[in-house]
Amino acid sequence: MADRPRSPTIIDVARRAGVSKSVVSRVVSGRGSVGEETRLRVLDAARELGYVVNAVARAMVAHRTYTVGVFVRDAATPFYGHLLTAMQERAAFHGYRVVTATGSGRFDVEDEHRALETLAMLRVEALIVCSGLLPSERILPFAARLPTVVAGRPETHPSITSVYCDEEEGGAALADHLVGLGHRDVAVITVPTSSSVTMGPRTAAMARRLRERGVRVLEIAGPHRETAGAWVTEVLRHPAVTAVMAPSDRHAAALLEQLQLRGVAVPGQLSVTGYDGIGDLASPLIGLTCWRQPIDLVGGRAVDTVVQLLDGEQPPAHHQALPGSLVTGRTTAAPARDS
Amino acid sequence: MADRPRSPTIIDVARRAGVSKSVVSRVVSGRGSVGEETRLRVLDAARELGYVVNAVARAMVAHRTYTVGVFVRDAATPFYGHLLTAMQERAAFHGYRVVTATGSGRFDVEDEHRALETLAMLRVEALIVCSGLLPSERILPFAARLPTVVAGRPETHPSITSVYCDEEEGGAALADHLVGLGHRDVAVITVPTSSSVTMGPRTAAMARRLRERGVRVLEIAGPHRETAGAWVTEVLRHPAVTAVMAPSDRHAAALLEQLQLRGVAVPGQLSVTGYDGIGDLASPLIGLTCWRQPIDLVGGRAVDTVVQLLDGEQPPAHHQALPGSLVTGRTTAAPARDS
DNA sequence: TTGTATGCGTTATCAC
DNA sequence: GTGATAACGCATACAA
Repeated sequence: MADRPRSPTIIDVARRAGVSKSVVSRVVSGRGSVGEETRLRVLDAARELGYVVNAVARAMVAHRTYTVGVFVRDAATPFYGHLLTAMQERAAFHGYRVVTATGSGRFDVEDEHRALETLAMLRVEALIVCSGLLPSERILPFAARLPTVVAGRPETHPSITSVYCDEEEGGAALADHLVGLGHRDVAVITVPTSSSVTMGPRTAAMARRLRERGVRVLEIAGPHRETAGAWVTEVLRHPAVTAVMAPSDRHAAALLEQLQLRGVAVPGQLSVTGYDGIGDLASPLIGLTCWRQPIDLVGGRAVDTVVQLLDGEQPPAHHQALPGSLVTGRTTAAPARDS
Repeated sequence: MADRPRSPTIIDVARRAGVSKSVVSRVVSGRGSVGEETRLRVLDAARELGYVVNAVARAMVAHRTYTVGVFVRDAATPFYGHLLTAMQERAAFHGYRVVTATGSGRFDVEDEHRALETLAMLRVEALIVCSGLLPSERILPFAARLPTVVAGRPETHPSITSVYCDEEEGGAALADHLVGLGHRDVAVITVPTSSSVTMGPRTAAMARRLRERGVRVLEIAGPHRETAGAWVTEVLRHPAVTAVMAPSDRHAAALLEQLQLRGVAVPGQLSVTGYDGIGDLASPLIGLTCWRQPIDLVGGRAVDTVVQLLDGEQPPAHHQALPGSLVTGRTTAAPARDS
């Protein structure tokens, strides 16, 4: 790094104001008492020098950083982007800063683990983990040393605290919706829990509920949205299928795109459901039928919980499952009679 | 805060390994030489104690934090969310961390200013500002003390460095596209530059170019997407209008939604253009005609530039305008003959 | 190769 | 109300 002038310290300010550094410290931190006259002189000196408190040095002695570390998988995903915003806002309310870390774009477990270590190095006071990828075992060692909350994914490990939206409930509700419309043959795009602890359980719940209600289920493995073309091919090979359930809104969008390409009418020939209800895909323009997660609530509650943990209080529950809601759009309808 | 056990320090590790703290310091920082045997003993002790380097204390003496402060207006917006991801990734490449700050959801200038001060307190080594709201004058005092780059918005103040996508070019290109299709009466949803330094100039450029090419322009003030209903009412009052240009993809989506509600065919009766080409709205599913900003490039280049500044190098240019591209979708077509 | 001593900017605890 | 001084955890120059 190029040499650059060091920022002024309280000592510089003290010299300029003709007082001791203790006085400056009291003035800028607002603790202790100082004469009104000297206070103004110090403030003037500070302003003239462009003094800004050094949070690093302050943290050094205070043993506090007033910082919560948030790990999000990818801020570019609407789900995590919204979560991040909700948390940042709520943390500010509690007087905490948020520092965010992400894996460096590779999305593997090692990478994400490193990101958590970075947060620990920065001496964040608590951790909020938002990633459907990282398994509980990798979170445990951090949770042992730092108040930790897992947000936005079902996490039932007994020694981890979590806030999420019940995936079983959502998957089942969407399945019920289709059954109620009269669908008897439904395809589900499934994701293994090993690649996503959110989409895995929710698609499993969809399939399970459908079967419970006597519906024939065609399971199609679809971890990646890029393979939507193949899903459609598979679905069309089974003419009895009248509806397709996607693991997320973005998966549903990819699906709709492919169906549009092949001239399959939605919901005329095929009904489609999504999951999340967040961001631009949730707009009435598309009218996607989906399960909406209360993301602002999840983010806010996660921060509240982590703050309670910091204050030594017991959170209301170890695992808080927040209620979502069904959004009925225009991509689902009763199946056509001839199918 | 509840009392909690303090994390182990190099001194704890040193005691356990039976060496001095300097040795531990050398081992964990990788600088200086230590005997292989002692090195392993130290590493063992560190692992047993769960030691993690304290970046705060390290920054204290090193006068470096290896941290770049990024201010983004709102991570929930796809544009900023993508920008954030691109920057984080590129910063990691250069060996820097990113700490993000946002206003606490209020979106006023004072709030954003406070967020920048927070970053300064944290002693970030450089600043990247991404907000269409904050005026140059509020950035200047920070830029004077810290290497600063403004990203994602046109910023031509001589003492600020910036990376952005040329708004004039994009607005003009979209206008040309419509003119080329034969439109002679076009509505432009305009935004004042005072409320957005990106959407302001770009909509102005649209209107200007249209007029230059002899098109009649209907300007409709539309800062907020929520008022899309009123835009449509206004447009429909002018039957000659055959196309509407929106200040962003999200504005265009709101517009399309309203048009759909009123049964206006797109592009049959009315052509619509957007701006950004980022995120879910850019998908072929919607097929929005828009100008695409090279957001990954902007984010990456912003970080590169800030790192060059940190290294004392001169950046390639004070203001780097990156080229965007026209995305031709299905929301624009030649105007119907009867209009 | 290893240990000792010093200082980074701040707050807290004392004296004054 | 004000000032001197001791930490905080680490890196580093220097001595051993």
